[in-house]
Amino acid sequence: MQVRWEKLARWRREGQAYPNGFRRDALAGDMQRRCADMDAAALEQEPILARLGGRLMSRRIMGKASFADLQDGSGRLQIFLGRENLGEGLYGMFRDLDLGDIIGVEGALFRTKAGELSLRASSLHLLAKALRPLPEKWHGLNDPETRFRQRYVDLIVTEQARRTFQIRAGAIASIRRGLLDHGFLEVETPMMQPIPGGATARPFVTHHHALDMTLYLRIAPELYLKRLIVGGFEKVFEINRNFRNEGISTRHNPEFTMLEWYEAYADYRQAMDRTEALIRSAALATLGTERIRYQEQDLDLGRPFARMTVAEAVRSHNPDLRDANLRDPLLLGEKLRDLGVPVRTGWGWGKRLVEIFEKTVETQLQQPTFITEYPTEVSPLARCNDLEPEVTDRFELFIAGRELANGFSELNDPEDQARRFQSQVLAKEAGDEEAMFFDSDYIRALEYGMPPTAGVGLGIDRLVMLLADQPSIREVILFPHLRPEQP
RNA sequence: GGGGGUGUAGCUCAGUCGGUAGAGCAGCGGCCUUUUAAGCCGUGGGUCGAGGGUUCGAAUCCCUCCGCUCCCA
Repeated sequence: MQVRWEKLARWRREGQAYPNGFRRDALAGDMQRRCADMDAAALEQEPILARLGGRLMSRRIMGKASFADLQDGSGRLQIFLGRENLGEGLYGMFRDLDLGDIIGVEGALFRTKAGELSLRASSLHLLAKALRPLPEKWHGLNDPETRFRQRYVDLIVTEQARRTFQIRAGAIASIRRGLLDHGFLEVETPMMQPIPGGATARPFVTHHHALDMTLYLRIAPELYLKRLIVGGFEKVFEINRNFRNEGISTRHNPEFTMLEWYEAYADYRQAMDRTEALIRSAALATLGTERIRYQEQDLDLGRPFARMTVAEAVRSHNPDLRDANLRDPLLLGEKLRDLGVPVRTGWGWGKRLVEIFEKTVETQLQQPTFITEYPTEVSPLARCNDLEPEVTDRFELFIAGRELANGFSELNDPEDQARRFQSQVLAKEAGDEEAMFFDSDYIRALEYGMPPTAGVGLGIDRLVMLLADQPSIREVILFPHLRPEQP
């Protein structure tokens, strides 16, 4: 590194060390594509000139001539540098470059004896010095901490990382297009909320000085989006960050990206159909196929997703409960004890059943599966089933053993909603830090009348994990949360 | 919070039974005009995560702490 600083100092003495005059007129990846079918003779007959800018990634120096690999945002191209073409001065300058330097080259394309498309450099410019060495050219960067902390280095050397974030952008674009095409309006609602609502989770707390008030980073946009439904925007969606002050794991980051959409005059069944369609087209748009491979497992997003109720799922994965009464709190409590899950006071049959589901079924759901009929007890914002008010018209979608989406027919009865908030407040007073607050303005909004509506929340990061075949959420977030670096 | 793994050169990693700290890549010097993980010769580079202990002697054994990581709660 010392040597690189000395080289930079020399560049500064000799003139412009960070020139800004070089303009490129081609990209490496474009050239590869354009010349894919041209052999050596074709390139000689019809010379293609190109000016490329990019990073010097590797070099093979053979005395009076050298090969180098240039990487830009589109891909890589091999460069041939001969003393004959460049002259003594520029060739000497090339030999003085370091891996990682940002350079500009111009020349004509040709094919080498080995058939590789290459650019015969006729001139060369150093555009920016790399003062720090790149990681090892073959093994790349392996230490996960460094990869996340210095994502810029990871992106330089890890092809898979670049690909992952391209898939991410493609999936989001596909979903946005899909919703816009169906007449949805994209909106932005508050990230800082006086009452954090829309989910059961522990919020981050902050303080607004001028107003001298406590504000919470949102855990979900749900209640604001439904206020917009009341307002007459009948199809809305938002793709943005949620914040939850909870543990960090391969599936959880304190801030994560959530898609939520709401559609008036629809119910949870149509919401399931739309969920399925959006995921399918995101896979097609990014991977070109509906049959994907996730962590050694084949998943088929093309077939209609399976649908079963919570109770059905629990029965089929727990033979001992096949004929049991799944609304008997005592029986469910015994099962939980067998599973080693401590039963907290206040848990009714619904909460107990969902705990059993999470413990025994969730990770088993590899192929896409909608689970429906969530107990009302654990669904404080969902509409009760008309025939069976103990359960709600709600679903969650599981793929590869992970929850990907959650949706329901919205509860639009203000009296019922007020009662549900009330029982959440009781749970909070009993010590449940994740329980909801009572949001009286939201009740007021419902009192103006909200049409029957279906809504869905879909975890974007988890969808990207699936599409990009990544085992950890930190692989799909550019700058995942880390402890501050030690001095 | 509990358990496992791990921390050695810029990067990727070896390091045996406790006995002078190693390789490859990257760097530096030299040779080399069709290489593509180029090759060959030479060469510099270390707070072995930190602190303590055992020992004639510790990267290695013991203790404490810290970081990272995976699994579980």
